[in-house]
Amino acid sequence: MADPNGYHDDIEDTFPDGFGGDDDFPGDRPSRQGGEAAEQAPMPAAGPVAGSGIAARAMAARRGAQAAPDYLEGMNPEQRLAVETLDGPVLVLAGAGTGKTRVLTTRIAHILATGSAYPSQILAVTFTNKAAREMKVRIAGFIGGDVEGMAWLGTFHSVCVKILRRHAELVGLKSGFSILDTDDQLRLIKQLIRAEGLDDKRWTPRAFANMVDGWKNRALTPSEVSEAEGSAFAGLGRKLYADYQDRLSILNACDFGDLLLHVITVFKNNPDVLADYQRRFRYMMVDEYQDTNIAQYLWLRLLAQGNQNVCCVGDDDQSIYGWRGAEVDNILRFEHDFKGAEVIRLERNYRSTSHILAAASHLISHNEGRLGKTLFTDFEDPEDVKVNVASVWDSEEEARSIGEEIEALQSKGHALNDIAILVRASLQMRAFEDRFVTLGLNYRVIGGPRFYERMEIRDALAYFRCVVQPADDLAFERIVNTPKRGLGEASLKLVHELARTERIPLMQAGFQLCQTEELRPKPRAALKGVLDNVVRWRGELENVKHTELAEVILDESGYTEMWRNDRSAEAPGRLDNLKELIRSMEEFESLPGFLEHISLVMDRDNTEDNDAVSIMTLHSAKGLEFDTVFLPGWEEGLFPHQRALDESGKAGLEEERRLAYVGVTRAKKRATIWFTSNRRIHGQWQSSIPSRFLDELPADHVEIVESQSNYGGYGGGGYGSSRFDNRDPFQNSYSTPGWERAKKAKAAQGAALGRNSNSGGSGFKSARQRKAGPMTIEGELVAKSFSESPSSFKLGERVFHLKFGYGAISTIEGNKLTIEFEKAGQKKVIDSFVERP
DNA sequence: CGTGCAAGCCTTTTT
DNA sequence: GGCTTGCACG
Repeated sequence: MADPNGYHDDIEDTFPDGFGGDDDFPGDRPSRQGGEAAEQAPMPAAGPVAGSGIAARAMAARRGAQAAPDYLEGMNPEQRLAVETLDGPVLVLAGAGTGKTRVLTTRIAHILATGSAYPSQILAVTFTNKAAREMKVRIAGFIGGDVEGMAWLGTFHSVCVKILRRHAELVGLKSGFSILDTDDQLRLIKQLIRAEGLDDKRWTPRAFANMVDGWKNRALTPSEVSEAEGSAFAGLGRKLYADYQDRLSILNACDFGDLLLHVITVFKNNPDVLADYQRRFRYMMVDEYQDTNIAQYLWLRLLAQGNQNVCCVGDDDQSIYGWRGAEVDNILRFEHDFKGAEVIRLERNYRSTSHILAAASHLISHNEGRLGKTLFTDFEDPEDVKVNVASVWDSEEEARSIGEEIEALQSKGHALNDIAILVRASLQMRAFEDRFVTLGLNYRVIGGPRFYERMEIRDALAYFRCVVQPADDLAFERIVNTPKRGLGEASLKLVHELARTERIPLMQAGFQLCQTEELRPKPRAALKGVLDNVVRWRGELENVKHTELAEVILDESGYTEMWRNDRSAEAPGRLDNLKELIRSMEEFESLPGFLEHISLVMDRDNTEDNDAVSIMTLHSAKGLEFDTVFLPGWEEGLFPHQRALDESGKAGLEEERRLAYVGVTRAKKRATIWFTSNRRIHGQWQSSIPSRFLDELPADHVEIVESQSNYGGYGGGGYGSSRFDNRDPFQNSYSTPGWERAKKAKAAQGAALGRNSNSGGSGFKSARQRKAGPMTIEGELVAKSFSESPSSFKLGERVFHLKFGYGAISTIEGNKLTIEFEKAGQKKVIDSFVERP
């Protein structure tokens, strides 16, 4: 960025538009003074020069002259190849736990150490902020703490914002454009849909947003959307898309998809701009390449067409974002589009025990269409722990049992930080949270309800946005009547109409309206009051420290007071959150800088470093590792998720399987998979069938265990070890083939432990043998959800319930019975919990 | 114009 | 089950 130091002149020729000093535009974090000196360090003589000459020779000379530098120490040959093959396209197929991040960061260190490029000439993109952060930390470890010079290390989106802020005018925006989050986006779309006279129930904003997202993921502008696709959405798809883009441009705003799309447009229409970036980025790296969508691929290809020094690292087996437009095919296309690409496979796993690795490998081998890697490890666990599979009665017991196991680990001296619970869907998290709260077990939810998505935070931010961005209509709409100022629909409609006919921002329209008699005196005064405030605050932007100004804004607007007067239970928490918001602003230079940050990083840095169990989704677990991993909820319909199966069929199933693979491979030493027989979904109890993925685990590396906890909750606990016999009356709820399979397997394993051995044979083995055909069989099973099968009980029938005793059925809804119990009174129960006396 | 209650839908995953 | 949304009422 600002390159005030010596080498600046050397590269001036290479970057004619003066990349060196023009970085101070609004919104770009201006806070990097003094980070430049380090950039010079590796380059005592001339700066890097385009082409292969001097730098390459210098590099070769240096490499030949001395032994391998420390940072290459301990790398295996493949890793080393991936690090040292700097020139030309490189594709690194890196299996789980094979040191992918290490290769990437070491590669950057290598580029810097060999003087092949300055930090500012390296483009390194990741998908998540977390990954970017981690990379920065690790590079800092190599180059001595200063990564500020790595200006182009970040997520695709943050890199794009940086580029787009410079060239906004080339796509009809102004540099200070705002970035809409999903919430704003949906509200805007809703307005458009209604403006077309469509019913927003039938044609939901979300559906439209998804459709537009899909187009943007494929880098399609409204005019490029095909006739067929564009006529989706009541025939108005393409028109609405065009209207939407038009509105965004009036608002001087982008959505997430635009960040990439606009940059691609800039590159395509302005070869000179593209050429500058092609020269600037001497080396390009992409992490999690299997997750790139078409737009990202095009973006990368445009940039890489220059010097072809592009290195992509990915694992087709960990592609889990297909639903969001990721194209695994990008990996296959790589060799095709980048001729002469070096393909390097990393197959030595440094993370997991051989049992865990074998289980994961066997599972993923059920997928077709893989590039195919064979992971191996030398790591034999001295404790020889197999992957455990445990079954429990319901999700509450699941949480209880896992809680107990964690406490047991804790008492054996394991750190909670080394333990994670990885769920398929976030709705599973609550059970664990509830349980851990009662246990007093420290936990942290990663990717849970986001701080910046809380109502009070979004309101506060909307105030700030109004101050910073006079054209931010969506922010204005949000705060104009919050707290209540007596500005209702009727008054605001006038403002809207004026804004639309004049094509001016709402706030401007508001001012104009205040100067007329259009509004009655009361609302007019209220409106004028807000607007005057906003203008006054805007005037203070330059004079007052941003954190103070923020406080002033929340104070004078009456927003804090609103919550102080609120007697609800959440109010104090919300006030705390507002304080926290102000506090987190301190790290930033200015209000605009802060807003930029949070529009890209919707997550607060989780800096709490206390010991806690991590609870997160499988998706957000990618890239992480833990000693012990709990994988609850392996049931058909939940995992694999029904929706994935419905919407994407076999491809969806394979993606789910990859998700399972990701989950298992997060574990270093211990992995326990859980499934329940009953799960409550949307308040409905449903019987569940063990996931087909359980059958795809290799029997030799898996151990079926029984949960150590009681089956409390229903019968009051204490069934003891003979619980299976007790359940025989409920045979109907278990007699699904899915359960039989698991039960058989359990029996087979349990026999050795002296447990019930009612039926011999190994369910696991036979399941694997019919590998060719099980999909359809199980597919039917899934379809036959238990909630739909009517109860076999009849109205008025006398039944027995373990906990409530005898009673008569008064109503039947599906499998839900209302029973008038003789002693316990009226209760709603699931039919499988009662039996005929 | 604000409040209170019934209705419906759902979040699978993220920048 | 819980949350947001829509509608009816004061």
